[in-house]
Amino acid sequence: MLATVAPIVARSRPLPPQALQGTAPTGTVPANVLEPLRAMAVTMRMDRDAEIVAQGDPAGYCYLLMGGCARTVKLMEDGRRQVGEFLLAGDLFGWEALEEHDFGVEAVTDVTLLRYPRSAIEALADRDRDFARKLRALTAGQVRAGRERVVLLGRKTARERIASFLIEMAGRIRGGGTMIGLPMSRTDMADYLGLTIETVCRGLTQLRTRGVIAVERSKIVILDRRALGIASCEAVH
Amino acid sequence: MLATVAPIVARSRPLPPQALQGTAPTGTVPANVLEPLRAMAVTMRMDRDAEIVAQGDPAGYCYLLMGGCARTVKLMEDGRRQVGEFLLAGDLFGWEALEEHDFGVEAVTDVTLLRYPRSAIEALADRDRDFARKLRALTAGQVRAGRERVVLLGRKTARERIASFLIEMAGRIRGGGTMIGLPMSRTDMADYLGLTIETVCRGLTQLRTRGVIAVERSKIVILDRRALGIASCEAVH
DNA sequence: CGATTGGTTGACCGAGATCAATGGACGTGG
DNA sequence: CCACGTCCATTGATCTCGGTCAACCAATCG
Repeated sequence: MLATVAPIVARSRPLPPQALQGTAPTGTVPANVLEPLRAMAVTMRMDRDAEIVAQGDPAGYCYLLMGGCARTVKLMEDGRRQVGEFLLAGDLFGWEALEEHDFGVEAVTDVTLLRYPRSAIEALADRDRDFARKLRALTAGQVRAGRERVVLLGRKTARERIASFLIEMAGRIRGGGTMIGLPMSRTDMADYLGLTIETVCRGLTQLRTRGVIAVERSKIVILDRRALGIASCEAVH
Repeated sequence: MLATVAPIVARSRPLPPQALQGTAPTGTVPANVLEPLRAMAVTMRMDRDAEIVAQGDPAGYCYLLMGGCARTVKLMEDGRRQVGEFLLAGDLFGWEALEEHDFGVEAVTDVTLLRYPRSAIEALADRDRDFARKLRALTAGQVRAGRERVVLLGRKTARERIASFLIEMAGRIRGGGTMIGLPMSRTDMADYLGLTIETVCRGLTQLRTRGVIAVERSKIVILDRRALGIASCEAVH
């Protein structure tokens, strides 16, 4: 319900093009695919931990992340939490909703995003063949990513999940070399990987003591990419 | 590679319309959405346990299940197996592939399916607005189902997974009332739920001794739908 | 500087995996 | 028609990975 925070800034216009960089595999919008809808978009800036979409919100809009990081979350009534995915710049969320958003979206860092009416996306897909094609490619990628996550959560051990996560993030966070600045907390990582925070810590520690990575708070350096790949069961891919 | 079995029968034509019934949530093709492509389709009949698509096969075709049940599987090199989804009549597989199919597909029972060139699907989506719309709805459903699976595998207990599975199958297998004729083995169930076969057995036994279900080999009767919902954490939906 | 928050480590416990045996349904051949 | 073998489901015994509970530490913030 966009309650506490959520200052909607203004109709969009400029915004530097490099804001669309970053990420890769998930639901990344190739370039300025949504450019034709710029006029329909509302730019939003949200503070860290703000709720962008509440689980169960009527699904009138979808969201394109321009900068920062967000998480999609499902909360079970007994408090168990599952992070569905992390959204980075260029990622689109919510166009596939039915009546309501089945996951909430929360800002992991301060974020900038564009909000589009879902109906506009659908209408554009109807009249713009090229856009429709890109949208199909986009969701096909989401389906594939979802399957990969099913394997991770269904069959991989805690260590393998953590190693896989680091590899995924190293690929998505463009920012030079082997250093990854993880935007999310250990709790978020744990809820993404179906683990507890303690297990995530221990897994990172183990990788560190084995010389595979260096850890300093949220900065992680991959020292031995090959070993990390082995630890993640990379051959599965 | 369609190696051992896989007798491709003939160009398609008739086939009773009720063959398209069944299932509901996943990637079900609403009705005869692919009807315009009938001429491009090849009908295949495969025996139980035949490999329809091998993991890693070049992704030239996609498949519409007409009858029977199939499973999508990912095999890790150390033998761990994950079933991605069960396909029932009306379910479409493979149009979202990239270069290769990242999951294999195997027949759970004897199956009948139609094979379409992926390029034909793409071309039809390009020229037929209505089909494109249905294809989007279809994949949106797949994305949502994938997320539900992530919650199941990431946060639910063994008992909850099993109860959720029974509810899912009760909804998908149209066949009158509360009796479910599960087409798949306990092993398949376990690999779908990220469990072992023993845990699946014990979970079913527990539900049985509590009077929630009756079990007789692959026939399962839901005696107390409400209790089953509670056991599955249904409120999450 | 305390106080709060998030990360790390240790001790212990339990859900589910592993190992092993048994049972029941079905198919084949005598 | 029955004996036997195979396959699969079920149940029991034990082990282990990861969860739980708890303490501690380091960074950030008033």
